[in-house]
Amino acid sequence: MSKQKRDAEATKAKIIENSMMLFSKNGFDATTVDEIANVSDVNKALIYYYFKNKAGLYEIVMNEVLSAIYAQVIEANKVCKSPIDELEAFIKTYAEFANKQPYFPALLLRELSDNGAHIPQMMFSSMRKLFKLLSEILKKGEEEGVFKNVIPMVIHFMIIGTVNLLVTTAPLRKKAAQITDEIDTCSDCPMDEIADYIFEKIKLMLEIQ
Amino acid sequence: MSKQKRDAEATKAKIIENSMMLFSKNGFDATTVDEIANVSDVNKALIYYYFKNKAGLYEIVMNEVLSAIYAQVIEANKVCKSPIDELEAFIKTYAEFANKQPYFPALLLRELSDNGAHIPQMMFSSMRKLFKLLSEILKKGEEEGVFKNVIPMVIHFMIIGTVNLLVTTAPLRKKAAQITDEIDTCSDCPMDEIADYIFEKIKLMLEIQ
Amino acid sequence: MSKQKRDAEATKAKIIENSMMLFSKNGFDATTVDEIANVSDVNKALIYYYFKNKAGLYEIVMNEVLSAIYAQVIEANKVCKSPIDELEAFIKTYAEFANKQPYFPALLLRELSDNGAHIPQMMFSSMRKLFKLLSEILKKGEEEGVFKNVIPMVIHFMIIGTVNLLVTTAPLRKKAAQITDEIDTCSDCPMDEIADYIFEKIKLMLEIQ
Amino acid sequence: MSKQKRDAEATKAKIIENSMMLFSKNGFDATTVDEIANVSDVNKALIYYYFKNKAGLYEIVMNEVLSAIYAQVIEANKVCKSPIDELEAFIKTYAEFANKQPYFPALLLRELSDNGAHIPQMMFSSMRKLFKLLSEILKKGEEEGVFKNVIPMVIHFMIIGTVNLLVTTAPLRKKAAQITDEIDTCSDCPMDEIADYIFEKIKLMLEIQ
DNA sequence: CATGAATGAGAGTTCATTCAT
DNA sequence: AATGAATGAACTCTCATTCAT
Repeated sequence: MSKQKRDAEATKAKIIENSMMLFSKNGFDATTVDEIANVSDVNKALIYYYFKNKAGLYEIVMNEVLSAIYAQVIEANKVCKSPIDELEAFIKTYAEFANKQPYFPALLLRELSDNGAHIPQMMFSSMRKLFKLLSEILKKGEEEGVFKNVIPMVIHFMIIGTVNLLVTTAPLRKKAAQITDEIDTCSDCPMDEIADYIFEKIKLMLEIQ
Repeated sequence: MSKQKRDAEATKAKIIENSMMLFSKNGFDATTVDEIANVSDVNKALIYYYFKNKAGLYEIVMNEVLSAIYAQVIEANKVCKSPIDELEAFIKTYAEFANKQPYFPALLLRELSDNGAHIPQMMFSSMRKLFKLLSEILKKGEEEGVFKNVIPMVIHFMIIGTVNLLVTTAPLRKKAAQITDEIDTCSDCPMDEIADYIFEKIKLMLEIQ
Repeated sequence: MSKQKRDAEATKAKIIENSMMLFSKNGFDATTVDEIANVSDVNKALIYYYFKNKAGLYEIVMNEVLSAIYAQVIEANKVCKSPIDELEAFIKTYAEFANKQPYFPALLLRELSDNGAHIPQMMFSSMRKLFKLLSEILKKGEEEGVFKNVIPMVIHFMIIGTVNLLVTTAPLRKKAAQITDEIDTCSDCPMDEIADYIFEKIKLMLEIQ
Repeated sequence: MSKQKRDAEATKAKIIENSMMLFSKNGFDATTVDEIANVSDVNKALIYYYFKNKAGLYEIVMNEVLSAIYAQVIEANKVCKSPIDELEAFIKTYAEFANKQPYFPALLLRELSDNGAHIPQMMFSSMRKLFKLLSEILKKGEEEGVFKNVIPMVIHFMIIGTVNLLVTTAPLRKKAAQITDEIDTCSDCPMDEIADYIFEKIKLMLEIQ
């Protein structure tokens, strides 16, 4: 009945959450299990008690986060009535998620840069599901004559890449803005406006009249 | 004497080149000085003799590569006559470079995900120069009334992000294509055609009639 | 209540049996309490509930096994009529036991190699009782003029050492035989024939006409 | 020119020697690399610089010791004129070696008990060479009609087993003698006399008139 | 009687870095 | 200019053991 201690699920969740934060901030290699243990206020061995090893923990973390974003995007997709609606929902939901879980974009970029060194099979499931959804939206739009000249893979990376870079570089850009205002690094734009802008641009790109 | 200097320079260059390859392939943390020494066929201590330390070597490598791309883009820019020309040259030169030095995009993405953990001041010089160039192209275009509704930072990340992701994920996408052809991951598109496509799309996006 | 006691005894016995197997197969250090718990299908903490600790469990295991062999040898000894008979029974019973509990010889050799690191007092009781029995057989034989020139300790080690080595090396010798038949490693001799042979040889050695 | 420091060969030899001592005294598992490093007065990492890992070091140690004994036995064998001479040399040289390198018998017994867990291929070379030599001696003797009814493997283990057990249990037996003199554990017999005794007994066993 | 949760201490291994020549 | 020898600090992971229920 004691609440905080000896609650396996809570402890596990705490470890996962802190891992997510640290992995995202520092990457897989630069995150130590000691660090995770300290931040999570548990003994290091407990991490190995619950998770196979560091890589296993990482995999679970990635799974968690990729599933979450997919679920959110799918949810938003349900209420849409047209491919254009769906595209808008896709972009804005993704951007919102990335912005709220600001470590996620870094994690994803890093993992993609690595050819999925740490979680090979992951890139072949959760991530692909997201791409598949966009592909279908675009295909449907093309069939309905509302989108033209679509290469889904490129459009997908255009959305994902832009959003992720904007999120991960946010602190960097803020710092740059303090030093000089020579160039506008968009350091104050709120994410929802940017998402709006991206959506408008992608629409133009898809030759919607 | 001049002989030795020549050799020293050659040795140094060899070390830098191999470092670039390894850092790009495996990231900063996962690359060991031992590895660099072995591949470069020099003694490990020599690396410390020539370079301050691992981070210093990394910085030089990044400098080298970022300077190279900037030089190449600037070079291509010189012969352009209009902002549209310049935009085309920017995109295609960048894409070509990224494609020829396929490790570079991974390096860059990783570094950006890191907030430039390993090379703070770098992100405030070479990289910004590239962005500044694009900004000016876009501003000029806007002034001439040929581009509309431009947020340079977003457009920049759209180009950079898309190209980089396409290059870094190339092996991943190839592997995926072998497993299933359910979705087209664009695994066979040559980079120059993709660059063309991106350029066309960006043009549409900038509302060029 | 008696039900539970039964179960408890059964569980304890199961733990001991599996420990014996594992300690013998892998030695004290290479056997983990987790392993014992898994194989025995009990919770690890239960082992600490029943036994003081790993060393305590080991001691009990050794006690059990050494008592068993001593009991068996003594039993066989009872029906003998002459020192020669007794010697034969000693050798054959020991060999039979070692062969049926093939992990025991490894355990014993290891423990002897260790100066009884894990069970000091054990080597000073059970094991010595066995030696004492042989000593008495040999002394009686000498007194009756049927054995000559006996140093019991050496004879004891000759029997024990030979049998134990033959048993523990059995798998090794089998493997060797598969690779080459250059030398005969006796890989197919049944233990009872070997025991016979050893007995005959020891007889000759003791100058029995 | 500086003698003690930075002399790779000396350092390596020191590590090997200390390892041999510790592995023999405590076995593979119970010996830590830290311990070896401390005793050898070197940094732990240096051990990994010279040897692949703990197992690799162990293998080299075993190789060293097995080669040494084989060399010594072969040397002694050269000057022998008859199978009986050869047998005597074999037993006495082996006993002498075991006695002078008192850790070796423990090492060997342990390794044999382990089925060569740590050095599989070793048991198939150095150790077999020794056995092969004895086999040939015995076969020759049998052909010349001087030995009768020989099973080399058993005779080999009789010699090896007895000598090894006598050496490894020496401290144990000494301690036992201090407590009680009820039974003679041969705690004061010098090894050369024991070797003599064993040789005499083995001769009888081989039915030499 | 029995268990899942949790820990502390330590083991093997790696690696950036420096020393001595 | 160049190298093999050597180190210290850290990291991943394991394991005997105990706690709380």
